[in-house]
Amino acid sequence: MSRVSAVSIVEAIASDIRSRVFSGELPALHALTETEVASSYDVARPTAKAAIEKLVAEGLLVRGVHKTARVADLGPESVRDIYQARAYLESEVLRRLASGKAVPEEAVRANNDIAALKTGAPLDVVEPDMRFHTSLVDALGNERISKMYLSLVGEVRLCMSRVQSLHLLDTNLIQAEHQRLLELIEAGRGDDAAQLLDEHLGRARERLVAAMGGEAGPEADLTSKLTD
Amino acid sequence: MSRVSAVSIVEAIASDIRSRVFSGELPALHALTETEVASSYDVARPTAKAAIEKLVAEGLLVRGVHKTARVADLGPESVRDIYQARAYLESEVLRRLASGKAVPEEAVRANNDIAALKTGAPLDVVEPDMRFHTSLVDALGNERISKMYLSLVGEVRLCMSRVQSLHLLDTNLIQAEHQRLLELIEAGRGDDAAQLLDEHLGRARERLVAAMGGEAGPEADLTSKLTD
DNA sequence: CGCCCTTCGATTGTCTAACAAGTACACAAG
DNA sequence: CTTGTGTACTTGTTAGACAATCGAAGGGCG
Repeated sequence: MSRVSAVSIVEAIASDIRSRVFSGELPALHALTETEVASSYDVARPTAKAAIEKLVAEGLLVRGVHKTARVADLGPESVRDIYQARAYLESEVLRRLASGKAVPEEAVRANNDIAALKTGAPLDVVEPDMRFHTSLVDALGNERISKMYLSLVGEVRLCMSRVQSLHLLDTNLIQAEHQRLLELIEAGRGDDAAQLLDEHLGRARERLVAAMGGEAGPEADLTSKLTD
Repeated sequence: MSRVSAVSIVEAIASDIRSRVFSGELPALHALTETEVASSYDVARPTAKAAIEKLVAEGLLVRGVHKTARVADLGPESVRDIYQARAYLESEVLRRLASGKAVPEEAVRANNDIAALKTGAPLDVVEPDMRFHTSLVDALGNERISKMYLSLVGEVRLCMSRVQSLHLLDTNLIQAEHQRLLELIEAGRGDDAAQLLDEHLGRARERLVAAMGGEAGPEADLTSKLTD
């Protein structure tokens, strides 16, 4: 019986389940029955139902009609879809930022944090990395775009919770590419920044796909994939 | 007592309320209490509650804690946010389509439909216009991007329901700019297409803002009149 | 006379209990 | 081995109820 209380019981339960999914405590395809959730949090079934439906709307859980909700099982095609969507959004963000030569301070800070951590724990890079990308998007100041990106970030974290060995990318390489992106923004070279980001995300995407057991797609060839 | 039955009662009620909001039958700030919805559709209150919460999640309704749900009142800043988000998304879409010189057939059809309607009813242009833009986004084949755009379209339609006199837009002008966009895609000139779209949406945005009582920005009359 | 405080109605958040309907799995029959 | 059936589990929906909270109306006091 976990105790949670915040602004709303439903939100508190949803938040707790969300973190348990991200931490990997609830593996993919794990079933989440309404009565089970209700009893484990000591609430009524409708409350548990609301929390589950909230997470289903976020994409963390999936369920069909009259079927138990399960932790989403994101296959390689989903990973590609998510990272492609990220690329679409962030490419345009970089162009707009570059056209104003606006380098977000928070992004600089986040990348410095990446450079600072010399620990071998591969998981520690995820948080500042996400903060870097999120701060770029937020710098646009568009409420809806930020919200959209937030939902993508949630799914990205869900992907990563499935891969224990996150030694997919070298920390130094990540930090260097981020630095380059910031420089391109400052130089007003939006097109180059967008292209670099495409490679940056494309590489991460295919590494992640491979780590998840999916057939490692033909590495990049970013120009031919747009209608596919 | 309206009769609705489809796949899910909640979804059916939400869908009906949605269309009533779009049609303007439910004006901005109109209150929608749970009991009121429940009795009008002859369902239990939790069912009505679920439908309302679904629409709140979509952004069509707004409500604070312990406050009755109301039809969203989108002010000028919200309209700008929405149209800016559209511009960000669609700009990148156009670039990607142009890089593959892929002109979606459905977009061509939709634009032909705009050209075909010579009726004076200004409302008739909304549907094919939305279909034009949506088909461009859908042509990317990215599930999440399409879903994001769909939610934006919903809010755009909500904006339009607030403006009775949709005579802001000249049908011929819209059709001509759409045609030009398609030509630029076919020519592979992504940057030019993105820029034209920015102007296209920017003017529409400021015209809509002005029609809603806000103060139009400088983009309102760059060349000639049109609204999207 | 006007302002602050209290009170009250209305509305939402949540609970308990229950029934109906659908799915999934096992088990038996052909 | 396939097919059909049946039972248990789960979800969809309803009803009624109580507590918490918000908004507004009304009374007390400066």
